[in-house]
Amino acid sequence: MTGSTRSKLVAGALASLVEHGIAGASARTIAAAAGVNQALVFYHFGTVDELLVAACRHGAEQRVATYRERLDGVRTVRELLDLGRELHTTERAGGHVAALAQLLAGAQAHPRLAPAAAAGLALWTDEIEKVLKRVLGGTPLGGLVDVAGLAKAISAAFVGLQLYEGVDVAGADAAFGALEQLAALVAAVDELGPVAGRAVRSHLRRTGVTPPQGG
Amino acid sequence: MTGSTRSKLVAGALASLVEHGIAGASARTIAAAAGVNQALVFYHFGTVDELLVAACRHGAEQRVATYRERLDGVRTVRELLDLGRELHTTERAGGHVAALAQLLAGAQAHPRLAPAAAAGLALWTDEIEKVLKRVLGGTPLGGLVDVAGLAKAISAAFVGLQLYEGVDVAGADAAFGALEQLAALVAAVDELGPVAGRAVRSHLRRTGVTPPQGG
DNA sequence: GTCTATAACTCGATAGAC
DNA sequence: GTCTATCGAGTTATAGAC
Repeated sequence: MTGSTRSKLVAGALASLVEHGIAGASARTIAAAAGVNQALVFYHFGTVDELLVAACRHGAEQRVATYRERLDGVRTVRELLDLGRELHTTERAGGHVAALAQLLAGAQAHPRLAPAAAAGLALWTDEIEKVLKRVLGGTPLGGLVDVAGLAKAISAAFVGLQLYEGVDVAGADAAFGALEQLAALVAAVDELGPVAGRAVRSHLRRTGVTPPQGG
Repeated sequence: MTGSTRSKLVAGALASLVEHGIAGASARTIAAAAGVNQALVFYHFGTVDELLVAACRHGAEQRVATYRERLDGVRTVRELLDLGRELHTTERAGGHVAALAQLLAGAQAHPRLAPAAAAGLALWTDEIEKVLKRVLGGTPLGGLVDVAGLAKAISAAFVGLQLYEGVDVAGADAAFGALEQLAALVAAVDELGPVAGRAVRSHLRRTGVTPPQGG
């Protein structure tokens, strides 16, 4: 554990969230993970919650920064799927999505954590939205689905899959595989061209689904 | 609060999970929510964890039973989407998905809760899988996507969206709306007929996605 | 089965020495 | 800025009266 005491505590908070969950992430377990004295939590951050908030923000910023270059390079849906699978595997090992999921769970009953959890999610959704806009922008799909909403749904699904994985690894893998098949399917339709796009759009009108522009 | 002490405690446990989260669901808060003495938690269930496990199982069984008749009546993707939206709204108010999400979060670091959380999720995924098999069985989509995996992904997404909603209601609504658009889109492609199905399948081969039968 | 009382422990947070 | 020591509250769980 290197760096200032503040950064040790932030790293320890993330580690403690992953290892003990939101219910077990106390000043003592965090300080133990950071290798510092327990009282320093309160000297540097005032309360445990404030430390968790700082850890959430720092963790999300660091992870998004790590992937920003890769995300900026994505040009096709297939590249996006590949990066998504890699991101899922890497972050699972690193425990960053797990920490965010724990903070999100804690925020449900603890309003002080909510803004930080929302901000941590927003960092991811904003980045995903940028990529989706670029990848889907010129295709029929971009006009048929609310891309900002889709980015939020993808983030939510990542969190849900992470929690699923904690109780059923094989099940979560199957779920992820099915989502990849589905995404590839949508991508395939997307690339069939304007004729298929018109047919789909016409069918959507008949079945009563409102495209994003229509309200 | 009616019924036996056991059932009061089970109901109190679910209420406490929703109100205080997994971190605040103690024997005392649960007993207070149930309106019974704290020591009865240990007399009837031995430990708090065992009570949470029983509550998770009972809650999931009760909710799935409530919806089974409705789910059995679903014949089209559109009906499924409508029921999904209604289910989401009703369960949000009832807090049942919220309780499952909290138990799932707790299970990440507490292996004793994991089997119960997995079983609670499995009750939902099994039911969703049955419906998906019936609705998608005769369509091209059924052959292109692993339906069992898709059912698990839908359950995971529900959990993720529930947690998202706790910190950003508008964002979660946008995410849910985008998923509905996407599902309607997939349904529309599904109903375009065998020509579109063949075109999509051929495109999927070229881009290297393996359909469920192929492995 | 239900209650009170309590043991043994952990929690957040603070005071004060250094 | 970091440490020890500690307070008061909350925690699981049990003993024993009823």
